[in-house]
Amino acid sequence: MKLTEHQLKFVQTWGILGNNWGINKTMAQLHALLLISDKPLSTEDMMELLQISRGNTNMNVRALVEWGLANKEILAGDRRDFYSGKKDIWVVARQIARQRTKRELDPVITELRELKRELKDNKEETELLNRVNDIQDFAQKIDNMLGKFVESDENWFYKVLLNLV
Amino acid sequence: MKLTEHQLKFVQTWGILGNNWGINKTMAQLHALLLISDKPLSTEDMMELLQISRGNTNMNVRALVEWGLANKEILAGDRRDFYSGKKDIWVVARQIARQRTKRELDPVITELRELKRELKDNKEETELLNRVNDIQDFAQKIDNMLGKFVESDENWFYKVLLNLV
DNA sequence: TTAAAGTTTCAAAAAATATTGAAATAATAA
DNA sequence: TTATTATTTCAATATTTTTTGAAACTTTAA
Repeated sequence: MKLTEHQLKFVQTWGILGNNWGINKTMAQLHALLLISDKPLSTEDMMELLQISRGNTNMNVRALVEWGLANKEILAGDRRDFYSGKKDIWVVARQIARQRTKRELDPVITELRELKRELKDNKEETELLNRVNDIQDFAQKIDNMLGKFVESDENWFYKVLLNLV
Repeated sequence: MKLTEHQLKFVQTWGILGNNWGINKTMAQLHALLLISDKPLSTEDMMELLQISRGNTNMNVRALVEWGLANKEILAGDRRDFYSGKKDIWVVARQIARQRTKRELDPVITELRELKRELKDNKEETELLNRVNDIQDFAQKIDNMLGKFVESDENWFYKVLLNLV
């Protein structure tokens, strides 16, 4: 099993993009692999194609499943686990938005809310309060927008996007 | 010069958020510091407040200026450089979107375009071509949307956002 | 059962990234 | 000028993150 020159290029490009956006290289490359494979892949397949260790493959492919970007598949008469990728790029984008919002944005919003509460009694630190208010307002809007995106079906968001661009 | 408990909390929270979104901890914390300071800060001030080295401070504060998130200021009668932060959170978000699009999204779009061109002559690798098409289409839309955001003044995007959420 | 095949875990090693600090460079007051 | 103060650079160091690989665990065919 071996990747064509073009497949390799795709996997690498996707790896770089993922890496820039908070997903580690292996996870992004595994995802790329599953995106362009027309059949589910075994751990062995993925190890061979990406030249990575078993542990690394296992950990990252399970992260993909946890993020909702891949599915575990059981093939009749085969005792290995196989994995397939979610192919619809809108579904993929929604899942990523969901995970990152939950993990990275929501905790910050909570912290800011708490900080604001603490600042309420305080007549000094005006600049801080102003900034916290601005950011809270902004973060809440982004969070709401991502929420809408996450809950939307493809067409809804697509339409809004088309109006935007 | 010393941060209050609340200011410290803000700086740390912003540091974590920035860190998750592709900005290193020092750069994000310096940014937080400039956001909540009502007067420009010198290198010395920032070193002391964040307990970091001169080199680190210099490199990261200059990165902030390069990203358009801070301004260098010359104060009459003082031979040190001072720095102030852009306070408007919409301006900040726009600048970050601009930089990251240019650095991270645009190169990927270029790569995909090239890959697609190479694949055109190729009747095999259908799955790959489909995926490249989907992603290209999606990435282009995101890129356009970010472009609109970057070029917009605050009110334009704000209004659209309000319609969205 | 039990042995073979597959999966998971995680401490140690490697790789990537960020930070320090001191020397080189630049800017300005005297 | 020249001395003083400030800024920049970057090799060395520290820290963080990722990856390996082998042992422990699980599943299933015989």
